[in-house]
Amino acid sequence: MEDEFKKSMENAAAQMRKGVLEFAILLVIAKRKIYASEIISRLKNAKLTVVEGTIYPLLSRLKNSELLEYKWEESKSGPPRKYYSLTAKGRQFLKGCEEQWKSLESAITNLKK
Amino acid sequence: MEDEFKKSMENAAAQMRKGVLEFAILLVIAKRKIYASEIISRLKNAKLTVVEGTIYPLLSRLKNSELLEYKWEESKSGPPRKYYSLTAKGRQFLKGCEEQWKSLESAITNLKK
DNA sequence: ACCTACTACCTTTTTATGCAAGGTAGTGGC
DNA sequence: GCCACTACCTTGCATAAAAAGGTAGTAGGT
Repeated sequence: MEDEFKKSMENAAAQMRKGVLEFAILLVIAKRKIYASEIISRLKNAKLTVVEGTIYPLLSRLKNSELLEYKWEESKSGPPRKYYSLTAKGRQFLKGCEEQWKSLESAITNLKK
Repeated sequence: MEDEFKKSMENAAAQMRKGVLEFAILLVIAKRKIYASEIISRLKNAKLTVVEGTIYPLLSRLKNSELLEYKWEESKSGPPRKYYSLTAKGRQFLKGCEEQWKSLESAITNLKK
């Protein structure tokens, strides 16, 4: 199994992850208010690696679209944190994502048979 | 439901589709040899819209990575067609994609609960 | 009081790639 | 000989993920 193959494989995997990144982040935030670094480790646990350079611009985008809002909160140990939560619009958006996800799952299922 | 919201929603949907595009194309080709225009309509039926400007470069890339090969065949009505099929490497790659897909599905399931 | 370590935030630059639009060419019907 | 149709392919633009580097608040040790 040469290098090129592994590279392509890793790339394809990355592509798939990218596609659901936004959805995944919204899912995490939907459960409870949470700050960026925490989201990163939460997603890492779920085998969805995200790095800082990806998540900060993405959170800003979502906030600008008014899907998210945040509140600064102090930490017992370290600098203050931006806790994100969904707006009403965000919850609606998340619903849309869930539908899209279902539709994608069934599309793939159909293509297999 | 303003315009911006719809735009974001459509964008998120597009992102998800993108992520599985390569996988979907390989799935289609795996079933039988097929040519580009046919792939497009097959995917359209499965609610995965792809356009020419997307698929041709992608097929070339896959071919350069030796995951695909093709054979010219004449058509009864119209110009000749490039029929694509998977190489051995391509079949292996597809297996990898299927695993990745499963892992993504379970990641999302986990994030929900 | 200062240095180091740690956490958390954010920005800049590069690179990949999907898509819109436009272009070429073979076939067949009128 | 022209038009319509199918099929191939390329160019240029816009988006967005990721790598790398930067700022700043807190805490603990000496």
